[in-house]
Amino acid sequence: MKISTKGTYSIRIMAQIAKLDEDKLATVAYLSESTNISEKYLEKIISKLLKANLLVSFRGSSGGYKLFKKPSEISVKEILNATEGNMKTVSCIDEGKNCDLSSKCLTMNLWAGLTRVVNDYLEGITLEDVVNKNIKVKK
Amino acid sequence: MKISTKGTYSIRIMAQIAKLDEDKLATVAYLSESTNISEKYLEKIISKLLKANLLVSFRGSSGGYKLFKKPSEISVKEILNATEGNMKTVSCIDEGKNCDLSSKCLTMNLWAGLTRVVNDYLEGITLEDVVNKNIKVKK
DNA sequence: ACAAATTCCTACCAAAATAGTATGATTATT
DNA sequence: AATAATCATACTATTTTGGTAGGAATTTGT
Repeated sequence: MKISTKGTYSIRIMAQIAKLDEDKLATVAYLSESTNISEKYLEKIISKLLKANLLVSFRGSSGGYKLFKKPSEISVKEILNATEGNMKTVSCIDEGKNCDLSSKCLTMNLWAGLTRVVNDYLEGITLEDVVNKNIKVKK
Repeated sequence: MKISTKGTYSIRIMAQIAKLDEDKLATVAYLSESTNISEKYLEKIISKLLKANLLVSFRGSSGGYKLFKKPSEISVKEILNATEGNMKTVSCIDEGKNCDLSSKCLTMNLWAGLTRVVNDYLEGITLEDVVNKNIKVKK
């Protein structure tokens, strides 16, 4: 059960943009160099972040990207939802499509509970926390 | 970030065996019918459960499988570890192989924390809980 | 001794998801 | 008009996942 590189990249990209002054735009070239992700792959990830209204873009010369909201208002969960999909831990609990067997199913609550735990965690961490290295991991 | 079917199957299989009387052996044929997983695929999953000392096997006619420990002593985490791998949420925090950038890395603690949350949850649930439908999901 | 019922082993194959690249059109600035 | 940027579409390669096939090895029961 892994987060894909697209997911981890998306956090890195967002963090990199968040570190910039608010009035500066980040270009693909800049992001590619600073995050070590190829320009082309970056574009693809960024297009998802745009569609999810996490970034705003400005076209043309001297264009680029900036955050749509403040880092403190963007949760890690939102970012991952945009790039990884819905973050359900099994597909059979997607979108209320309870399978026919749900009454007999012994494992449904296990996966629902796991999904809950994951989403609660990711929802509680903001992009600001990431940039400020403000995440504690209990030992 | 999904649990693979191999992982979900492994829980189903273990639960099915746990429901049997302790002195009865479960055969592949029986498990295949009761869980609706093909015999061949079952064998493959079971071989992992055997290697992880979660099941014991008896060969030859009237052979089969039974649990190595009591359901109350088997955590869901153990089962998934056997079939899904180590349940780290990103590969770069595997086995202490901290990447070179770990001092600068903004996201390491995010993933370490997520991994922690997932593993704590799975460790706290036993096969007995699954069989008894004893898992509550808070609303 | 032999047939039957079972697990075990190795290799193979197919499909899906993931990761990444290529080309070029469009837009805005200078 | 040149330049610097995003945007759109399509393609390809790699890895992971899911699943199958065939037969060897082992034990039981007759």
